[in-house]
Amino acid sequence: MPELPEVETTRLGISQALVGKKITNVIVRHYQLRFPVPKHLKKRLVGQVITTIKRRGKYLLFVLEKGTFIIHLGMSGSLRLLESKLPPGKHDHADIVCGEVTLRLNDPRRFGALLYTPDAPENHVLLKHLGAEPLSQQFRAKYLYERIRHKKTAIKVALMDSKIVVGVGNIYAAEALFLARIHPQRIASHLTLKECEKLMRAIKVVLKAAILRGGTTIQNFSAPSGKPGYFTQRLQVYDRAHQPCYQCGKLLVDCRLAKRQTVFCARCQQ
DNA sequence: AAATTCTCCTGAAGGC
DNA sequence: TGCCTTCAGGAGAATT
Repeated sequence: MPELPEVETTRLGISQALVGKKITNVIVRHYQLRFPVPKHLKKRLVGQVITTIKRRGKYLLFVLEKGTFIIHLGMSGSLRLLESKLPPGKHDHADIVCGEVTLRLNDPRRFGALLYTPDAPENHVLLKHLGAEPLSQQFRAKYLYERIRHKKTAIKVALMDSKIVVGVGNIYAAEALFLARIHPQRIASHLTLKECEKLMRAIKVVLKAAILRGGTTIQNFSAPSGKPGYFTQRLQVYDRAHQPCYQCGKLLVDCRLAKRQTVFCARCQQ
């Protein structure tokens, strides 16, 4: 399931091959994704050179000479570069052909999206109200504190609200809260500035670590070099309900927050 | 206005 | 073995 690290890894992986290339064909096999694929997508894209590929939250932004092609991978989407012709398989919903190279979207659950905007992407209705990029300078303790100080929801729910901070899904919200030793059910507005500082740092650490690992999610990620005690050796809590906490040994517990499974250590997280 | 629930979809897992 | 049910999840839309 692509979260921000997976999307960033994808971006890095495809940029080299695609930036500067001209889109020569667009094949859409399934128009019914999260949002209907624009009928005129092909017409908008073909003939245009990909100037650069950026990311905003979990959106991939293909900046063209005119307008921007937007891809969201939903939760089961993936992009693959094909160097030669290959017959489409199941769930291969679209191809973006750039001469010899083809970018192919596979998305079994079809929660992804293919969009085009003629305007600046930051003005697009889906991007306009997004909160801070977690790895940016803008995302600092004061920002987080100000944005949640009136929130009555659980801190984990607030973290997953893209109007506050983008790219933090269920996995990394749980991991960051564990690293910051903050209980996921704490009321967001009750966090102190100091706790926001810890949480902000923890979010950056878990996301950066995952990007370094190439965006692995479910698999363990082995520790690269890093600040001692900060780099997680593997996912500490996500999907580990009823297993022992790696830090203290107590069995991890889980609850539902906004219908999402939330695993945490009742001893380590207060 | 903010908080909560619903919704899209398929595949995996569990129950019998 | 096989069928049925449940669940997972990103995030906008709908509802409370």
